[in-house]
Amino acid sequence: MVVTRFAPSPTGYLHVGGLRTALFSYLWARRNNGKFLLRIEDTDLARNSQEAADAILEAFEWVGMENDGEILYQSRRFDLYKKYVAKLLDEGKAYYCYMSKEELDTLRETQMANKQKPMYDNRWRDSSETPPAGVEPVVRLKTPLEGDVVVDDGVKGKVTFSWTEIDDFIIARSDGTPTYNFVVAIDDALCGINHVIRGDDHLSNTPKQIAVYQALGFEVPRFFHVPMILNEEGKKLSKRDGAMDVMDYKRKGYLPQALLNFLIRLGWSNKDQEIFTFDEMLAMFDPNNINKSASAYNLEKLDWLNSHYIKNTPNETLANLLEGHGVAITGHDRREILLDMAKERSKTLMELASAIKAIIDEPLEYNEKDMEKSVTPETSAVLNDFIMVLSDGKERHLPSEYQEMIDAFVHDKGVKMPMLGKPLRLALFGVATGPNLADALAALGKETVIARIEKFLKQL
RNA sequence: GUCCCCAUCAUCUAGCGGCCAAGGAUGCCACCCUUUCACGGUGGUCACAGGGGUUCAAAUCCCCUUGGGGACGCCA
Repeated sequence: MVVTRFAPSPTGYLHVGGLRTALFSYLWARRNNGKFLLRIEDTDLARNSQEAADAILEAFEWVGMENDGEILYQSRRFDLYKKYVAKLLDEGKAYYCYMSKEELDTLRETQMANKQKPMYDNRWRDSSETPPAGVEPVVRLKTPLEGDVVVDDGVKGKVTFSWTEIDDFIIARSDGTPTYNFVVAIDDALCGINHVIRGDDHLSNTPKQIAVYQALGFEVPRFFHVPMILNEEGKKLSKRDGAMDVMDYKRKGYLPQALLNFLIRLGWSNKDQEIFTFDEMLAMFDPNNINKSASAYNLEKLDWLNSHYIKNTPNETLANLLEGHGVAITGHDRREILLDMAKERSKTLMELASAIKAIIDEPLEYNEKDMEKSVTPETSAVLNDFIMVLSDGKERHLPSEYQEMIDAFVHDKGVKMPMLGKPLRLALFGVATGPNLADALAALGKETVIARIEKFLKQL
């Protein structure tokens, strides 16, 4: 059985890059009828917060990815980790180190100055020296002193490191709390996680974790190190690039499916396919064909995907979503007409909301440039005639009925369509561009249309 | 600095030794559709980082250079 996990540390919101690795892990587990676990890596008590953990969970809920089983909080498992530290100490596979932070800093500086890789020098590894008084020691793991480790990675292939590059790293801080590289291996092993899909910034930590697996006699899982996502300039993603928080995309009016579709195509592909339904992702995703190289994201493609999904979302669903963007639409028929015309031209729910508002809300002013270009000496007469026809007593509700009326009007009065269309749009929307007139007329209804035209006429 | 990873259009990518004078998508440009703006349709623009090998044949394999990125924490 395939068991994967996503293990964020609760120091902030859920990052889009994090969402992608979570998606990969989720898909792979589900595709294999396995399990997808969630674990909160909060061993560093000083930096974590429950709010951050909740924010991450909220993002998962929004995109609709459900984890299996209980969510594991590492901060609640300290007793367990301590037992393993004690065990390793007992077996002579780990040891106390009394070196101070200051001493360590000095050591690193010297090494850097000598063009060496900064590493702990093993001075307490087999020391018989008497420990200095008053120093709370850290616990370090004895890593192999020679030979190679190879990480057989599902995306990078076989990556070889020399053990001489891996120092005896700290597994327990002087306050007794365990560190990341230690607990990550323990929890992955204990939870039966056998496929670890994570960012490739963890690749060089992997030997350390393998050392833990080996020291504790655990089976090493299969690793998949996914390349980073870069910003639009191809540089490392940072807060300055904006919209790193998954929930920002919700706020900006993106649909979760669009975001997921966008993310899955970053670093992974299935031939030339661009659009993936969730079921297709489930059926096709395989971490073994994740790309090796980093990818820069471009929002224009996200916009394209989002507009695609908006067009294919039922109006009822859209109407509900729109309430979160300050637009309430009443009436079934009216909703259908409004949304049918507006969804074709909107890239985000925010745009959809403003497109609808632009129709529903009475214009407060008329665009000057459009007035100059579109208002002619005949305008007033044409619009008055139009009001007359609108008031002819015939019942009209459907866009098609209004279309017939417009066609007949243009024909009977012998005017060119733009002669009517441009000023009519100005009267209705305040600008000379906008949706199809028949649709707008049907959505607004006779009374509103006449009122807006009359108001417009007064200003001519 | 040391170690590790990566390298096809502006961007996401297809390609896994011959089918590639490199395909798709986004963007951009043009045209068509059209009562405007969009949508849609059609076409165009744009790439194998450089240099050496290997081979009858290389975008595909190997090496070097260059350029990116990551790790080197009592953060994760």
